[in-house]
Amino acid sequence: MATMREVARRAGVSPASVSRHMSGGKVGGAARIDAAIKELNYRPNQLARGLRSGRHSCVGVIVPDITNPLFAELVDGIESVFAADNIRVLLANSKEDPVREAALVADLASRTDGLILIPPIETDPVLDQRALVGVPVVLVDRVLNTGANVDSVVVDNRHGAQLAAKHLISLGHTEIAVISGPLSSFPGRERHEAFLQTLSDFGQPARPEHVRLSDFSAKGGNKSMASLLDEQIPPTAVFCANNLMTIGALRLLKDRGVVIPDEVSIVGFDDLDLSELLNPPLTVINRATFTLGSSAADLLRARLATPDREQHHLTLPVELVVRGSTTKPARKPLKHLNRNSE
Amino acid sequence: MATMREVARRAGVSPASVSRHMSGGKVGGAARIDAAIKELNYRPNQLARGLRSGRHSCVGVIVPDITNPLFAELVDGIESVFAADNIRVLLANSKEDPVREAALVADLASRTDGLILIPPIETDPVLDQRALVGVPVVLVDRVLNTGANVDSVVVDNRHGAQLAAKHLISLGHTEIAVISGPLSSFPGRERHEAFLQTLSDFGQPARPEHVRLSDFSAKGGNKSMASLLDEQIPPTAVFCANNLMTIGALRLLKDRGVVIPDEVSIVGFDDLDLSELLNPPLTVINRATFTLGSSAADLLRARLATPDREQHHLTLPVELVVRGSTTKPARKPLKHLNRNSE
DNA sequence: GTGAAAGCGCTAACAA
DNA sequence: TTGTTAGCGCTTTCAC
Repeated sequence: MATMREVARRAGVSPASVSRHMSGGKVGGAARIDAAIKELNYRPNQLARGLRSGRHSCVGVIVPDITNPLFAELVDGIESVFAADNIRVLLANSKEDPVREAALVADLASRTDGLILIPPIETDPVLDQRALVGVPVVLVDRVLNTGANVDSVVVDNRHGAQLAAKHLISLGHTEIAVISGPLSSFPGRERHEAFLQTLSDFGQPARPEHVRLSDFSAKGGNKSMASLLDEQIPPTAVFCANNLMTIGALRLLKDRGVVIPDEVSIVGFDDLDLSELLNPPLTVINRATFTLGSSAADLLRARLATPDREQHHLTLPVELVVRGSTTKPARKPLKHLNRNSE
Repeated sequence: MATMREVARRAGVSPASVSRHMSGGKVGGAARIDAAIKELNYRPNQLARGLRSGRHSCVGVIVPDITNPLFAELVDGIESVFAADNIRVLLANSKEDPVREAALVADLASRTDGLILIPPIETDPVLDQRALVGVPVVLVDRVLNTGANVDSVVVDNRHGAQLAAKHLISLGHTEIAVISGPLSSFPGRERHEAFLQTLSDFGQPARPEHVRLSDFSAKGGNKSMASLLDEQIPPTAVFCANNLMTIGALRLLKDRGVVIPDEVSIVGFDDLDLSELLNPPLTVINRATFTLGSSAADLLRARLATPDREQHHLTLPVELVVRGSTTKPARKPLKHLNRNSE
């Protein structure tokens, strides 16, 4: 790789002039410098440039699972914002492991100008440590009031759960179940509490045996749905608190030959990729995932520009998208669904 | 941020000792150094470290579309391999734009130790330029024999197309259509040619009006399928040469109320995320996408270790996964599908 | 406007 | 083993 010195010598100017020219300054031998750059195929060493200027021109993004389409879209939103500034995205995968995440945070903190974190499901203590001193952080799907340089973006989980509950109640369901995520996670807790609260508010508190605490995974959704169907009184409607659990639940229903929505109505939280191709298409609580990402990026960008600005916590709206997976309940609770007790 | 000097002073040793200690060397005051590191919350400046050692500890990955689950899984494979070496992944999105890709390549080339490129659909001249002199590159889904430091991984596109064709023929279809990707792309060309060739080899060359050249997009697949149905003799089976076009085609069939597989059999190339939840589940040519990514990463890793090793070009296998979207053709070509001519 | 010179934080020779 | 020294390639004062 050619260095700036070589370019300077070839163009008959000083390295300083080349540097000035490259950062948009006015210099004399501009044409000759450009020529030299081209001839030598010169590209500035970002390491040196960064070391000198104190900027990495790079932000870190840690997701729990790259292959979750939700996170992919989030990353898309983030990347799009920073691409405009010529700031790159360092993407890392915590694989839902808090320990791994902690290591990644530590590593990325010294390679980037700031971090956008989508925390894994289990609570991790990283952020409370001094690991992040001085590194701007934006949290997605989680809020944290400690640390002056930690902003956050979440969606209105409570409202989403409320919409789901109201929708099912308004259809006339009385046997409504919920497959919740872990209460240790912010979205898990919020959706769980708000859903149950809403049912109570409408005078239809959920039966304890219709409440499942799961883990936001497809497998978890699958098992939870199985055990719900095996209840004495199976639910006529189920709210699945995230996309993966919804997928798991749908798989189980398909395996058991349960007809949606005739036998069981389903509302998911977060849209599925091919949602509208499913049979029936899925009723979901939807959020603007790309916007969630771009908002996080905007927050980080703003803090990069103004490190000592006050904390910002954004809450983005959600909406109910009614499609084919919800309908009125059948006359009575469908006892026959309980295959095991036949 | 604390620097190594400060750590050294606090631990009562020289910076060199701290450096040695941090890279696993044996030193005396290890305990005191560790203590100082902790107290000062020291983290080495990767910029300085990289500048000095000449390594970025970072590879660049450019994908055409992050939100395509295929690429997400690919990135997962890549990230997993490099994570083991503590090498990070800089992810950029070319958004299918060759010009944008060229700019990204130039930028990433000066920020990373090597690049993994998934070229956009349209052919781009970037790689033939001197832009990449000295930067190791691994191409996915495309081969290029120029440039000694350019390796590649592809899947056996021809064999995949062949499997699809044979499958449909063996079911008894005689009116077989294909929605191909652009012939300017390697996978587009390979799949297209092999599919048509196989039909011919079995004495059933495709009708010209049953061949569509599209663009690997959902919209393209949608339009192509629409025009196929509008043909005088609509096909009884269609091969969609990639995942997005398959999605588009499925949408159209659903919109028009065409029953799969009774009225039209569908084979896709590359599995869809919720493929098995679709009704019917989709018959596809599948490849090990994660492995595709990890193989690309392995190639890059190997070249990073041995820059002057010879070029390697891998071809990974594909398989036919028969699910519910293909069956025997109805007695005759289904004229009634042609809604427009009714 | 231009060049000389210092130095960002680290690592790798070299000496001790 | 340890410390001293030089310098990776760039930007940015500072004089001119």
